[in-house]
Amino acid sequence: MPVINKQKTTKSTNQSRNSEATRNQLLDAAEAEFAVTGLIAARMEAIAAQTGVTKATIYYYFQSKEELYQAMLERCLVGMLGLAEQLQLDCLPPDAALVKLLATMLQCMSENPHVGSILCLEAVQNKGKYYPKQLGNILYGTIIEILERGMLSGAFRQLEPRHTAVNIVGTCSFYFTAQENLKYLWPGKRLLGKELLQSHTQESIDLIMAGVRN
Amino acid sequence: MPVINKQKTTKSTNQSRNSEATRNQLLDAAEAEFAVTGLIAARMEAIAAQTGVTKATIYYYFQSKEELYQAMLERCLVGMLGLAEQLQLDCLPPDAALVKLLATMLQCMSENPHVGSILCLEAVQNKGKYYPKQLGNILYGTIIEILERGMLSGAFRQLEPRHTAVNIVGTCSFYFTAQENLKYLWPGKRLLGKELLQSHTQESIDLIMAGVRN
DNA sequence: GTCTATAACCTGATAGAC
DNA sequence: GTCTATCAGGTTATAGAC
Repeated sequence: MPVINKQKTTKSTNQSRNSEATRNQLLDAAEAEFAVTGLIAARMEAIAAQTGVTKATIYYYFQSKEELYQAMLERCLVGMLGLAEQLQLDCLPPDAALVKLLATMLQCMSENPHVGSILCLEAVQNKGKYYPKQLGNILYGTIIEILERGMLSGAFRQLEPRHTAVNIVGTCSFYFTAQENLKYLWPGKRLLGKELLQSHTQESIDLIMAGVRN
Repeated sequence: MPVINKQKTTKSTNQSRNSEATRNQLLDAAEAEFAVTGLIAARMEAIAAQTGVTKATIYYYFQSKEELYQAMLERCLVGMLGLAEQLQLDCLPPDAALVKLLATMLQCMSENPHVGSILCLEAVQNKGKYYPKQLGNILYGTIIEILERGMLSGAFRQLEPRHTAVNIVGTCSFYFTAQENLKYLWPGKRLLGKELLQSHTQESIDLIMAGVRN
């Protein structure tokens, strides 16, 4: 069992070229690749090349393409979820809570445009097979809670919370997921540039808030 | 040149197994396949099998996988565009025009859920390379016109028409594109069933109309 | 028009050297 | 840990029979 020898605590540094870093770089490259192609069409060769290693190295860290995909998906969504908890939305009145959540979701999508594509591809290609429903329930649950609080307090009109939550997430993600089809609407401008991003954020929040308020 | 012999006009019927029908069946099967996998990951074998022919037959009708994809995409979007013109939205006041357009888009998406996935995959995978921008401009142009008319007449509040148009299309497509990720929100119910579809349509129209009205 | 057979290539995954 | 080399299987596309 020479494996034990490799993990001696006395020399935790210098495991050749740093195991943890390589693993993360592989997940970064996998995220970029899977976000464009989806699981089936992704090429292990491309992920390896972008990381600067060979295919065989990937299989040292992950058992299969499928496992790499699942690890990437989990890391990607766990980050998203940290948001909802950090925001402390329960302490805010429903109106302010929804504005804050919308702003955060839009910022999150703009900082990591992969996330929208990955979820979209997961739904379309894999029929949600690898989608962690628990994570989805937390995201939508947060929105639904705010909407129900708002209806009770009279701040929001009477609406069906689940359908409205879906429409809210849709509004927050479409601009980023479909950006390559939308770029013709703003010739010469960058959809993720400061100017367009700022006005899109404002317009989206205004539309949703006007849509739910009483 | 025995080819000429095969095309004699005296017997225009019975070209073995009807050329036009096979072509359309191939486009149907291609639509179903491309809508799930996208261009790269689609398998010609699968399209052939679903049509009941062999791969070689596809290459008799289409020069390449890419050409089949483009033909599928065009047929798919031209159908969408026929809608906007048939609706005669210019004759209606902006409020009624937008409601009618929303209802039509949502119905179109529910009758052919492929359309949302195909456009999404085209954006994400191919970066809009094959997306006919002309068609996109017409769809978004129609919405933008209604919004501008509404702002002038005072029916709608002051908003940025392009961003709002994008958000409207996003709202109309997300439920259908991401349905496989959303199904956990309604356990035991079919997202495309009559009940959920009807309430989703109503809620979406209400949200958007409340969002744009003055 | 549609088939069978095959060419030429690409991809996931493994074995074994270093 | 990372590499080279390789296998087995699958893919697009074409050639030629019927």
